[in-house]
Amino acid sequence: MKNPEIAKIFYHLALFEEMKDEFFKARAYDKAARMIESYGREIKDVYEGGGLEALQEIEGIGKAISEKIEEILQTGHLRLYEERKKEFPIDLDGLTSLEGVGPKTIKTLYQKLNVSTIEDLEKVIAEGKLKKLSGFGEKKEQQIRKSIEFFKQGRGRFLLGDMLPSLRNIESRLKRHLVVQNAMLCGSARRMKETIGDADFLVASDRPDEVMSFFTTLPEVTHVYSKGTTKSNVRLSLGIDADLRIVGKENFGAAMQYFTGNKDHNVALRTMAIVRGWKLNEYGLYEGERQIAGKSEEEIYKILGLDYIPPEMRENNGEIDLAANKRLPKLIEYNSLKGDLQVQTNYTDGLNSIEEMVDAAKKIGLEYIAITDHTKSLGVARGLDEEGIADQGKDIDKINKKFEGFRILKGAEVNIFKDGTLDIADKTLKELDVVGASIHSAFDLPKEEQTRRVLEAIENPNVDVLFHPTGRLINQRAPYEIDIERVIQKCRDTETVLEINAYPNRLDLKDEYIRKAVQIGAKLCIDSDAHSTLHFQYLEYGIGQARRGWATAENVVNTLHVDRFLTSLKH
DNA sequence: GCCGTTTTCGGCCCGACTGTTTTCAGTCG
Repeated sequence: MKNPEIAKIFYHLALFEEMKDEFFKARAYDKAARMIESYGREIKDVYEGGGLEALQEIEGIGKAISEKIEEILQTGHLRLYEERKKEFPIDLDGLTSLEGVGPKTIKTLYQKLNVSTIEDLEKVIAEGKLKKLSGFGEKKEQQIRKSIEFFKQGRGRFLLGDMLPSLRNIESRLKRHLVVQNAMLCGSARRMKETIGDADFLVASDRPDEVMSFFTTLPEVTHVYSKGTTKSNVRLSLGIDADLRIVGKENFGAAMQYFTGNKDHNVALRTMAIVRGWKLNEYGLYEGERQIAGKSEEEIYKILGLDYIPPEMRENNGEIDLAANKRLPKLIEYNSLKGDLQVQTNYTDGLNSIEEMVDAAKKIGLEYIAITDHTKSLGVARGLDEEGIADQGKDIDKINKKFEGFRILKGAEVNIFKDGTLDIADKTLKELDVVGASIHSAFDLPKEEQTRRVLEAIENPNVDVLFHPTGRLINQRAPYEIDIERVIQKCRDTETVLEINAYPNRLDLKDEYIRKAVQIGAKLCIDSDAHSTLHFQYLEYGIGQARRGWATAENVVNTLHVDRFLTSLKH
C-alpha cells in the first residue's frame, strides 16, 4: 500500500477519535497521517528495510501506530479501522470536505438523522429536519447548503503556477491601499509549494475595518464565508478560497511567520518557545506579557537561536536542526539562472520562432538557451529527424551571428524507446551541444523494466540531461513506475544532469527527489520547457521547487556562464 | 497515541469567527 492510502486511514482514525472526544489521540493520528503523507520514501520500503523500529524513527510514529502500519502492510487492512467504519458507516471524505462541517457535526448528523453522505445531508435539509436539531438553526442550514453547492462546483488543490500571478496582483493592490502599512501573500504559496489549497493574505494596518471592506468587495470575490474585524474568508472567481488576516505592524513579522507555516514547522517553533519559558503566537514572541520579538520574522528566528529559515524550507523536515547549528544550505537565488536547457520552437510543437524565443529569453536576463525540439518518433509534435536536426543547426548558426552576448545552443529532446535506445542516431547527437532524453511513450511499463529503460538511456554518453524524470502531470497523470533512487544514483555516476522541469503542472523532479539528488551530489538543471515566449516566466517555479529541495547554485548547472556550462557536461 | 534540555507520567500550539449558546461549542488554519 502506498503512503497516501496509509495516511488516509490515519486521517480517518483521527476523525473517529475526535467524534469520541479523544482529542489527544486524534491529534496523534492526525500528525502521523501528515508525516506519512509527506514522507520522502515509501513507508512500505521503510518497514521492509527495518521493521517496526525503522517506522518508529519517524516523528509522530510510536509503538501503537507502527504496529498498525505493520498490520496494514501485512494484511491490507486494519481491524480497528474496519470496526470504526462499522460503528460510523459514513462518507468521511465527502462530508469533511464541506466547509463548516467537522467531526462533531458529522457525528450528530449520523446519530440523530442517520446522515452518512452528502446526498443524505441534502435530503434532510430539504425535509426541514436539519434546522430542528438542537445546536442547529436557520443560519447553520444556510451555511451547509452553500458548502454543498461549492463542493459540487469542485474543489481541490490548485497549481501554484495557475494561481500565483493573480494572487500577487491582489497582494500588490492590498499593498497600495492607503491605510495598509504592509501586505503579503503567505501560506503554501509563499513556500512555493507546487499546489496550494487556499491563499493566505496578511496585512498590517491600524484601520482594519477599511481594509476588510476593501478585501471582501474586491471584484474577484464571489462569496464571503466570514468577515470579522481582523479575519475574513472568501471565495475568489479563480475557484480558490482566500483568507485575509489583519494585524498591527508591530505584529507583522510574527504573523508572517505564523501564516506561512507549515503547521508542523510552527508547532516545532512554538515548542522551542515554551521550553524557554516563552509563548509564540501570531502576534509575537512573549515573555509573560512582554513582547520580545514580533516586528520581523528574522528577529523571531534569531531570538529562538536559529538562523533565518527561508519559507521554501519550512516543512519541519530537519531544517530547524540545521538552523540551530548554523548549517543551513545557501539556497539557489531566484535570479541566478544564466541559461535554459529545454526550449521548443515552431520547428515542432512550439508557438514561436527561434528569434522570438531568444528575444524573450534575453528579456528575462538569460545568456543562452538550448533549442530542444522534439524528435521523429513523436509524431504528434512533428518531431525532427536527423536531417531536420542538421538543417535546424545551420539555421541556428546563422541566427547566432545576429545576437551579441547571447548564445543559442543546438539541442534536441530525444525519445527513449521501450528498450532504452534513442530515436536519433548517435552520430547526429554527437554534434549537438545539449541532448535531453525523455519518455513520451509506454508510460505503464512495470517498474523494473521502466527503470532499466531509463538507466540504459542515461548510459549513452551523448545524453546530457534526463528531461522530466518521472513523467508526472500534477492532478492529471501519476508518475510512471520507476526506481527513482537508482536513476538519481546512475545520473550522478555518469554525470548526467537531472532536470527540474519548471512547467507548472510538471515540476518534475519534485522537491523530495531534488533533496536526494543534492544529498548524493547529482547535478541538476532548471528548465522552463517553454513552448512559447510567455513560458520563460515558469523558471521561477522551477527555482522555487529547487529551493524546496534544498538545492544551492552549485548544484544547478545552468547557473554557470555558457562556456563553463558546456565544459561541465559529460563527455 | 506520542514523547522527554523540568518528565517514562502527564502534558499535548493557540487564537478568530460564527452560530445559537446567555458563557460556549464547533470549525478552521
